[in-house]
Amino acid sequence: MELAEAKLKFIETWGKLGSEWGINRTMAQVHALLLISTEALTTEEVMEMLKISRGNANMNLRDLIVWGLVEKQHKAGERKEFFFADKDAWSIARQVAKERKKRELEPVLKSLAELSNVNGDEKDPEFKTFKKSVSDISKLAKNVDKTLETMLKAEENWFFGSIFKMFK
Amino acid sequence: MELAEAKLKFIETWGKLGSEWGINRTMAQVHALLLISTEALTTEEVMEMLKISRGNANMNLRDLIVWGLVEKQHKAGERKEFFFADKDAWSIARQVAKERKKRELEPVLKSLAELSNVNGDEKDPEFKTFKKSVSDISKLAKNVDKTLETMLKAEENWFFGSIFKMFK
DNA sequence: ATAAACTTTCAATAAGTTTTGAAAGTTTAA
DNA sequence: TTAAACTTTCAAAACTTATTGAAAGTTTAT
Repeated sequence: MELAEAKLKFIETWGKLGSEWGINRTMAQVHALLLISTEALTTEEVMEMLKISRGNANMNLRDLIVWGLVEKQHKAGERKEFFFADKDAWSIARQVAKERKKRELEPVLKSLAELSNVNGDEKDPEFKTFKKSVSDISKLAKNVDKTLETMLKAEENWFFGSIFKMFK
Repeated sequence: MELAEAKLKFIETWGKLGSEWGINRTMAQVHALLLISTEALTTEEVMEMLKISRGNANMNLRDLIVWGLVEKQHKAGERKEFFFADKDAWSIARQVAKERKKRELEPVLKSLAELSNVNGDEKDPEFKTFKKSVSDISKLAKNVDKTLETMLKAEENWFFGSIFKMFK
């Protein structure tokens, strides 16, 4: 496969993965484009390469900055803004984990905590089933949260190592 | 909070989490409803409790069965089908991981493998950046895959344990 | 102060996804 | 075999989310 074709396919693959995981397809594609660009790109270049409108390009670039995956760059003597993606896979994984933990996991933990304060008759099987489900899911969610917390703190990428062997 | 209110809130929370992670909101709500039901429910009961149509209830119940999260049950002397959810949090997590690994991670690994066979000039910086991005992401994805593989094989729930402490 | 270069916003529209409900299909009991 | 009980299908409609593009806003150079 030639480079130009491979680039298109990479952008497509990354976009598809994003949309399957609840991330805007175009945002993932813009990210992919920047990931494989040696140079920082302008809004204009992103628009042209992905065939998207100015508004769309601008909005997704801003979102990528909020997610901590892309940075603005200024070039000497240039009026335009340039956008550049962090290329380190481990750092990308951490940023995404951090953002989704904050946006999604934490609110769920909060709800589950409230739900475990439910009042009811301990002898009622409906009540017992409810409490058990909520408590089991809470435990799992808390452990996911703690693991992510540890992952976020780790400077080193244990995932590139062989920690998974420990699970036998 | 009273049981009835808590149940509604649980269904809502689970549905929201599902939709944020690319899972049909209603499917997640049907799952939540069955998770907190002591008894297996009929299509009719699901329709009524979630205020959804027959077609919608039927389709989401079937999908939950495909995902391995819900089973059909037959009751002696009853003509209707009853649906019952596996209540074990660890088993739910494993089923979801298994299904998404198969549907999403594996196709991405396949694409990445193809992309690493790209032809080009080793001296071209564009080519080098591309190869490095693809190769780094491949490594990460393979490790995620291996870790999931191990998780799926594990009968025991290492997540309920304290494995996360190992990451320091 | 002006105007050109550039970025951001947002209402309208398009695209994508989910839901409905009635009709078709299937199973069971008599 | 019939018909009632139940399940499945699927085209149309409703709903949700993403995209466009022109107008408004901002910055910079002169």
